[in-house]
Amino acid sequence: MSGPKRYSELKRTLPITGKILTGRLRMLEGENLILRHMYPEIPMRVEYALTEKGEAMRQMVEAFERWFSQYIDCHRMDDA
Amino acid sequence: MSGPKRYSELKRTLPITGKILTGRLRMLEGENLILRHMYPEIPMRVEYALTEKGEAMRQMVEAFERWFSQYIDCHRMDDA
DNA sequence: CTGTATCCCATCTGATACTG
DNA sequence: CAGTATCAGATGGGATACAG
Repeated sequence: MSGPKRYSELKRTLPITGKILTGRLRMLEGENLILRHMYPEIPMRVEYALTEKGEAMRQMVEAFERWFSQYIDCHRMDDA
Repeated sequence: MSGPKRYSELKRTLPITGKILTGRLRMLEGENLILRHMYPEIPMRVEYALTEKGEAMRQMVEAFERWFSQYIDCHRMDDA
């Protein structure tokens, strides 16, 4: 939600393998939540950006973040 | 989110089997999102109600419902 | 009524190697 | 860099039968 992201940046940031990441990106693309932009440079560059439909999820995400920060203690994820 | 629910009511309402429903209820209970109340009547009655932590998810759910009704056409779920 | 136990198949996921 | 191919293990889910 903080702007377009490159494949490699997502891969570095997220705790999933390349195969899973690619699968998720394809799903999100299929649901029209993100758009894939390929730049035929060398080396190749691919960026993923939210569509309007994806951007519209921001309110949901923010509501989740409020709930999360209030009820989930990151230093003690084991407790409920 | 519309009040306590009996096991049988959830089972009738939701498109999942009893095994899965029980599993989900146990997970939610483990995360302290719902509370299980058993009434030792005959026949037995069990109700599940949201905790405060669960109730606090209401804003998230409402944000989701707004997003959903705006971007997802239930009569054409196949399109993205 | 509210579950549990068992069997079985589909899907998800990770690790690894490879490609344009 | 941005993936794809392949294999194997883990997990999810349904159907059915049974139990307190």
